[in-house]
Amino acid sequence: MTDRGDGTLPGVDGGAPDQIVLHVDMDCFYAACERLREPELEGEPLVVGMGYEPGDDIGAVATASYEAREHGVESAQAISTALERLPRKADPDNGDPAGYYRPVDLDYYSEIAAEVKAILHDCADVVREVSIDEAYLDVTDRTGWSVAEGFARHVKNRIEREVGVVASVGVAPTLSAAKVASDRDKPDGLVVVEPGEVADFFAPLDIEAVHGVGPVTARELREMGIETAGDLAAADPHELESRFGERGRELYDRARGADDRAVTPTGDPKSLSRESAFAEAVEDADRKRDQLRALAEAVADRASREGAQYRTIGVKAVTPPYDINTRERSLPGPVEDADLVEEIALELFAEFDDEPVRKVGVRLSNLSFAGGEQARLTGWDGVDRSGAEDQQATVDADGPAADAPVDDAETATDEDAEVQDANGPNTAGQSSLADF
DNA sequence: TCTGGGGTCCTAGGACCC
DNA sequence: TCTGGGGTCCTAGGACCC
Repeated sequence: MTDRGDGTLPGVDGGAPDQIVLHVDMDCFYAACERLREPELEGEPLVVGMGYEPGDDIGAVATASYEAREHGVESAQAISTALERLPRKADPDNGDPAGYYRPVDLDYYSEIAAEVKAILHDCADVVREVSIDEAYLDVTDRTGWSVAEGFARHVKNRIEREVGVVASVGVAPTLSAAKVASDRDKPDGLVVVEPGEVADFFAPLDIEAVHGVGPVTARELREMGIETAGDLAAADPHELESRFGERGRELYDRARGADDRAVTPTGDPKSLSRESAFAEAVEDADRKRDQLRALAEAVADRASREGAQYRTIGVKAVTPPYDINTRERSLPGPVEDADLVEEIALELFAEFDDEPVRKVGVRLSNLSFAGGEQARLTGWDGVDRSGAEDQQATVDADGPAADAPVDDAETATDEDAEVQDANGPNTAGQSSLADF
């Protein structure tokens, strides 16, 4: 069975017929937000840390401003390392190389992001929000190649003028090229790659600049003598395929400019999770279980705020040195039951009760949403619908029965969508955009 | 890069079904 | 009664992304 997607189009540039894609990527977004409310931080080295509290030295760098990067501070670095390279300004003792440190405040950043996203939805027919600071826009019907740069500049300017943060924008006929283009001239970049130029645009780039090539794949590719995207485009696709599976084929296609994906609107999330790390590995069972309970409650709460039911509950235990273990269990049908989440999470975690653990997590997946899940394939009106639909009670609707006499020694209990839920569900308007 | 928190998608083996 | 082929679901892990 040859499904059309595979070998048939040889290295032809371009994606869907004459698509014009914008990729909008906010520069140092967390730092930019901090500067919005603390304008004195403008121009100063600024580090935003997660898992970080003011004054301490644990956690990791979420975002470093360009001024901070000059001192060797990098994303994902331990805060302790960052502090060695760039001491805190707050200490009067610290002289020249010194910077400001702030903890991540996602609620605030989400408010700013919502303002940006509103502009994006205003500028495009289809918007796919990829993360809090990044989105793809299909602007095919809003502009043309001869004026695409001006259109992109208009989007950029609106964001800067109306919100006060700076974005880098890439314009291209494919998603993969637009993504890379937005990255080429950061910060404050604007790069246009026209149809027919995609392969040439990719060719000189280091292999790791290609979206989807991480450290592991890059090392393997280099061992094969593939250093640049151009090398990748010239490689033997069958060898790539046998080495990397389907992904190998995909990377090969991307490097040649072949990417026929369309911009599809942001859909419902596939999973929700909460996790947290200990300062050092913990052996005490009670401490771990307490943490797990808190995470179970938090993630169940989030699910109910979002109107999500879940059929699979999972836990994560990171054991030294850094082994990631996951366990999960699926239920006969979707539920919304915080107590059950906690109960199952504790059961699944039991095998780690006596082991040292650095990090624990709880995850809900196999989600279903009250609004029905057809949305993405039906006509799309371009309006953000994320929070608006108030949840109506009945959820099952199209549930495929599933009531067959499941033995259910343990689970089951209440597998219907009972909507009692003590806490007011409220759905305060803002929660709608808080999650991308 | 000894490691934070939140996600996505793919792979592979086993169970189970026809 | 040890033997086909195909499909789906479940679980665990891995790579990658921001």
